[in-house]
Amino acid sequence: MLAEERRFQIREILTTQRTVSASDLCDRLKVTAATIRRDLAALEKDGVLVRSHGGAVSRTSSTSFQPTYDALLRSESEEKRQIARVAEQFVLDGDTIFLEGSTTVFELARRLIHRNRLTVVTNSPTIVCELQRSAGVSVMCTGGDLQKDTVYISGEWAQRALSEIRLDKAILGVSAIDPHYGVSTSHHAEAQITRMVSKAAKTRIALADHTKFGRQRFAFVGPVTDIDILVTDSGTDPKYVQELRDAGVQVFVADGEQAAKGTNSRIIKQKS
Amino acid sequence: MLAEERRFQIREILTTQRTVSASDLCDRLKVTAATIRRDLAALEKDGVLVRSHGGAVSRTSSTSFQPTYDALLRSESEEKRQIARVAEQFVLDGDTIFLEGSTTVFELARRLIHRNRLTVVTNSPTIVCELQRSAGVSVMCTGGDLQKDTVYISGEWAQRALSEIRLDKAILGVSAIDPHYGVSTSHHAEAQITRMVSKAAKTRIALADHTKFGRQRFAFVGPVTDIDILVTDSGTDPKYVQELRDAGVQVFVADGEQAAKGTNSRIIKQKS
DNA sequence: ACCTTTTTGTCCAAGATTGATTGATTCTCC
DNA sequence: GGAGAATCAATCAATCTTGGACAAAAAGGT
Repeated sequence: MLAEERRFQIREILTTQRTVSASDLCDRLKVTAATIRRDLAALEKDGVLVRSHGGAVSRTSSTSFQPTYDALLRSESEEKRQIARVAEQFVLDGDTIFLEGSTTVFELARRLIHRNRLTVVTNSPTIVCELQRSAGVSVMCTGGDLQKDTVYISGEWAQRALSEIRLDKAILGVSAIDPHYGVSTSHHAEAQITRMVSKAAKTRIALADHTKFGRQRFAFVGPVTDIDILVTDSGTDPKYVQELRDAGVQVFVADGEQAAKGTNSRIIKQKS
Repeated sequence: MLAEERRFQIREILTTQRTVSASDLCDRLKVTAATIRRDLAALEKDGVLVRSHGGAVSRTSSTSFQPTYDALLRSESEEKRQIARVAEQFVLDGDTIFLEGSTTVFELARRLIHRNRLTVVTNSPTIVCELQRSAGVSVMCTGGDLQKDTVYISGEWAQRALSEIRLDKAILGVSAIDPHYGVSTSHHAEAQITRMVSKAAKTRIALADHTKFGRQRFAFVGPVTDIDILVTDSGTDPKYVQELRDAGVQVFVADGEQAAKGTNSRIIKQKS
């Protein structure tokens, strides 16, 4: 193996792990500790990592994403991955879609890396960074002001950009949904963006895990009937699911098996 | 076999493999190591690959999942950090600045995280993600199309955004600078963005490590006299430094000590 | 057929990488 | 705070790689 390749693999490991032990690297890369130490020294010099006794620690993001640790943690949940798995099946090659900044949607974004002929418009810098690694997905970013607490770009530039485009599908991360009150969010600016995206898209697909149901937030986005398809996880109260279906929303509940199988026959059947 | 055909095959191999060892190529193409070395040298000159001890690494991100090796290769070196350290001292609290997408500028961005009352406009999603963690820096992102090989957003949305703003300082990452030819870059879209940013800023600060000097790239950006301040590292040929100073550019050479001390007295003295 | 240019193969000294060894340093557990 | 284990930096030898020089071979032009 080339020395370059070996060092590259160390970097790859560090994008998923944050820390590695030297002995672990010896095993995985089949070289002696001396070589590993030299590699780590070189990578430290390049600013990729910081060495510590017995191994090394990744030096923040630079290469891959790495949102705030907070956001990273919240995105780790199994439910969100299952939702993303189901939602992925609605995205077809050749589509032009909008991905709204939200942790659940981010999970979906990373699943789209291997797609071809996909055009993604997003207002999330994290999603942009993630999809930068993809060769088959072309990415556009709405401009605007960065909201610090969420990972969200809004503002006048974003609005103007959105007023000029039409989308096949809008994938929206919902932060509060109540069958009667509708969809709401904490920030007025976010609500505005969501409304514009909804208007520009032929199909609106909302992703919401079970914690988002029955809640109401500061800024009203729109009634639930604005949503065409909603994907949630199996932790959601069936009462909410039924109420939404009664309102005409197609609801998909992602459980482990369904997502694992990944066949979309069932979904297509439900859709018709 | 024609040399052309052999080199084509090397490229083909690299679209599926990311790395090849020289000895492997000898076997597969039935030529001696000397020939392979010459081929690799030629392909490196063409920018197809990057040589490394014992073989070569692909530079194009043709396989769909290529963790942008290009970006990794040009990763942060000690020189870039030193340049960033010096450049940081030109950014004052309260400024409104533009940070252009480039690895050197990225190093500067991460140093600005702890600033207060700073407004940053950028076209780099990586910089947005990095500064998202900062409480005291407000961030705006120009929209537009994501350039995959560089980490750069350009296009119509970006241009329109830039036409509407005025900046105290523009921090530009320079990819090629020649005292006579001026500043140039590989992508036409990048050059356009850089020109617009330069126009919108009161002061233009360029960051360029020693590898960028004496080079000319595809798209012309502007003459060196468009630059007010240039920061480089101590590896730069003094001839270039002198020529730029003669042209009226304030040049600062970042060496280890100066950057380590971090006192800006010396710089302020030079400025006056 | 002859000369020129380019490409390829061979040889060799200089340089780079790796694994092993040594003694010093640091961590962990008691 | 101390004993034992692990890890570290520094060094050396073995091996592989590199780049330059030069000659042989191939290709191209007259």
